[in-house]
Amino acid sequence: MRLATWNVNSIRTRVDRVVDWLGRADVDVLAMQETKCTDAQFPTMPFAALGYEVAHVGLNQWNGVAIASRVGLENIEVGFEGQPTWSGKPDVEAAAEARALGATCGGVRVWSLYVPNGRTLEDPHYRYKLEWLAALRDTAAGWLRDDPALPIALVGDWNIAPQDDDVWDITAFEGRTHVSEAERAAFDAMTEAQFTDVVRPFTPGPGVYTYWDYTRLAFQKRRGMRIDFILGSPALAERVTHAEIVKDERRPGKKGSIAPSDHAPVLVELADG
DNA sequence: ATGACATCCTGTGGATGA
Repeated sequence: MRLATWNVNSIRTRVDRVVDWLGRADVDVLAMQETKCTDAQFPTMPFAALGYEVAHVGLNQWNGVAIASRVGLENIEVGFEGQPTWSGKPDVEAAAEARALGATCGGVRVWSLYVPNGRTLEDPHYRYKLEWLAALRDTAAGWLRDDPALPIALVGDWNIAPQDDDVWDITAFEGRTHVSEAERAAFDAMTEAQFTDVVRPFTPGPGVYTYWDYTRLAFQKRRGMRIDFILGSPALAERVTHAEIVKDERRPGKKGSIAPSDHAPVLVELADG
């Protein structure tokens, strides 16, 4: 099975590009983040035409996560147990955002995750990010307690660069989110809970990234960040035969073609379970 | 660089991203 994750930065803008890649890359399951649309707005038809079922949760123009699968899509779960809530405004009641979606595809429990950005170290959103990661760790650890042999893939945009080599220049990130000790500890806690990065062994750094800022010619200058990850439970990790970051999909296209997302897809191949 | 770029909205500038 070929399983991928991709922060698409608006599915309505990029759907043709995404489904084109699905076909070319022979992907069985694709987790998407930042679809930036409601469920009603999600363009399911192009996926269906290629034989993919789609599950999506999107409440408004922000966030939004989806899973497209051509190997089954069962037990769809919107949000994880204990997922922290958020409200951007004092007069709006806090609610769970569209940042987590689970489904079982071809026997693998897949979670499409869009971890909160954090904004700045002083922002309430940063506290929310850390709480979100802690809750995810606790809940995911529970899944493995219930069934240690379950193949689980926690995939998506983690908005954390776990190592200094995961950003183009660590000195440019001093005092900023994505590289703080607390965020890295939260990411490492996933590993301690037995969910390991199954892509890094196939794509060692330095200079290996999954995201490049749209501004300042970041891609051309090789100024990126490794922030999109596929974490696997032990039963998932032992089946990984190949992994890659599909940097080609971040490359600026020809004139007239659909512009790339600022993230590249991350892909793993799994042996039959 | 309160910047640049890109995406969204019952838009025409603000929120969000990292």
